[in-house]
Amino acid sequence: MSVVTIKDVAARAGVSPKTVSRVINGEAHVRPELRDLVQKVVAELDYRPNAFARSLSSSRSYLLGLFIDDPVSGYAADVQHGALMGCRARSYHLVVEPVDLTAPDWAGEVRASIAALRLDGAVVAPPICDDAALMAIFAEAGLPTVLVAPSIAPPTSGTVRMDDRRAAQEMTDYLIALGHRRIGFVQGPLSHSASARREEGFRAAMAAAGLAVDESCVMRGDFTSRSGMELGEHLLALPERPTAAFAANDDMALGVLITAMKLGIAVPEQLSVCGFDDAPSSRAAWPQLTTVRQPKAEMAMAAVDILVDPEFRRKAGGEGSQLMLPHEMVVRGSTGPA
Amino acid sequence: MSVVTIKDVAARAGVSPKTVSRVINGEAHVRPELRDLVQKVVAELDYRPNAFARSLSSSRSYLLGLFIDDPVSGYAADVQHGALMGCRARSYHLVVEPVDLTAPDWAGEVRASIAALRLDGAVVAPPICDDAALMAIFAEAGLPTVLVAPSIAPPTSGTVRMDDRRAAQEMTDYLIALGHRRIGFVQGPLSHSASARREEGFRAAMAAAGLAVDESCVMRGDFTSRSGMELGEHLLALPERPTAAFAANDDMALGVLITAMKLGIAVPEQLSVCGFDDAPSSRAAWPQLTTVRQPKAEMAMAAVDILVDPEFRRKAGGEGSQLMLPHEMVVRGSTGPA
DNA sequence: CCGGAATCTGACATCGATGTCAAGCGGGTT
DNA sequence: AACCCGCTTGACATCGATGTCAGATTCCGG
Repeated sequence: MSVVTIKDVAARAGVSPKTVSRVINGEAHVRPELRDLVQKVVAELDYRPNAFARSLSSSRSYLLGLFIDDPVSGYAADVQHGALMGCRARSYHLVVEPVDLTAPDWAGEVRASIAALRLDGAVVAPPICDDAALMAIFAEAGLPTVLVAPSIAPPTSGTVRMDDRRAAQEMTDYLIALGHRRIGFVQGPLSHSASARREEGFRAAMAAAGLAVDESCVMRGDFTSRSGMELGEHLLALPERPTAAFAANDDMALGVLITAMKLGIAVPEQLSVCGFDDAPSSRAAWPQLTTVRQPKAEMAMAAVDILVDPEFRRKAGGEGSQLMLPHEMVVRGSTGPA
Repeated sequence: MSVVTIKDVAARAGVSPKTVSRVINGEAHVRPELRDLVQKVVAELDYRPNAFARSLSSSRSYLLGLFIDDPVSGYAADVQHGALMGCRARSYHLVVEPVDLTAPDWAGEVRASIAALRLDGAVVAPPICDDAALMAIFAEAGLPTVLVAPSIAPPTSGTVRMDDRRAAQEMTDYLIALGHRRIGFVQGPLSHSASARREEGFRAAMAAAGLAVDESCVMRGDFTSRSGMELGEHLLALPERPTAAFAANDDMALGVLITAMKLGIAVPEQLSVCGFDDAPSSRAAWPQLTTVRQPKAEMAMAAVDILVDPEFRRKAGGEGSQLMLPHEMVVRGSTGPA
């Protein structure tokens, strides 16, 4: 028997296992001297409660699931990182479950995970947090769920988001303040509703400044840098070339940047470019991209808090907590005066 | 009681729980009719064994740990993806544990995870798979461990790697075949031993072709794109400019690419550039980077197989399995004839 | 037709924790 | 003095599966 059990601790401290359990879980009603004694013995023996036994008897698993579409994307990595930090801070563990909505039996696999692991909660990342069928599975299983940056907010789940609209508005205000009047906008795919909100913000800022949006300067991409490059070619070939381009995500902004470079258009002297997300690639480019930092890790961490910490949840607004986290403009080299 | 237990199944099938357990775990010595009957009932009731109860009594956790330094990097994401796929295929689950070797009590946290979760095995990603102290913790805990792409191979662990040296050699051969004679090489940091092997391969290929390596064309970077840019400036300012640059990773290659673009040097017409890793960014650039695909996901998946599947392990060479997986050259737009 | 081996099957203990509940104890009330 | 109450503490059952072991059944050769 190499592992230390609660009985060992109890025996050595001269108390019952139950008392040790009380100390471990920070329950009330233990005399301070006993508490200290037990804690000392726990430290001495380097005792670690067996999570399985604990889960079995308490029907809490101390496990959260992170449900994610494409665990390879940089976005997912940030979300996961935040969730991990949140779990660690609260002695929970994180089980990552990839969900491929195009796989034949994805629903069965999700159900299997939930049932086998008795998860205490689920953090769901975009874009699958917008899938109704998936949400139905969680609801049916009675699994507390928090969505990260969803486009819609089902009443059964908590959500943690940022204000895409306002962020885009701020970015546009910034471009206008730099003296730009003719600003191109590269939209994201229709399926991605946050990108629609970014466009709203752009248009709102333009309107507020009394500037007309030239619709020939607004084009739809698909979030890839390739689409940014192609649209950039159109944009920069326009008879009246815009002096700034705002893309709904960083990859597309990068595409525009590359095209500008190929065409010999100096950034930011002749063209300002900005993106959205603060993806890692926005820093690898030259000049580095001005963008909006999306608090991905922070959102995931808050999601964990909502799931795990009743008090936090109460503060955040009860069961269907709707939390909005602040974003941040990141001004780097790709934008300058008109 | 909404969840189905093994007793429910047993009752409905008219057998003992133990027999159900036998069927579930595919043990021998169950009459075929009974087996079929039980399986039918399991399907009907949609019974899922409780992983905790199972772990508690069998002292297997059906859980693997993925120990990783920086869960945000693209490299980590690929490794994780592979591990996840491997686990899924074998009905294991994956717990991701970030390890920050600079944190004050990282060792304690690792120990806590191992003890609490009773992990069945550990997959360790670079660069922390080269940390002796960490490996010692695993050894001490008796935890079967497989390292992904380590630079050294401790006898107590399995390893899954690729042949960095040979891959670099092939890439260099390719450049030589394109007619390049003067080739710059951007080394990785000293701490990263795989990068040393890449340099060996480069030199071996040059030597085999009877070409001298001009040491002024060999410089050391730190794997960031910024260092690639800076070294690129030196490289391209050389009196006798090389016609090709080979960087030990993609980010640095990207830096060289950007510098070339800034200096108005056409790629690949005037300069061929190639990297190593097939990082996501290698595709976002323009022209897209010629590189070596490192089978990151495959390595992780094989690591899981080694841990979980005794048969696979036997085939791969027993306890200290040393598996070498094939790489692949990815020729894209950044390389061309000299 | 018998003995022994091989094959099935289930009763029961067990894994390591927590939930329940009741008993012990001291202090304040009437 | 009797009583009630709240704080402490531990005995015991329990969570849901698997390990052990022994009893029951079948199979086979002699």
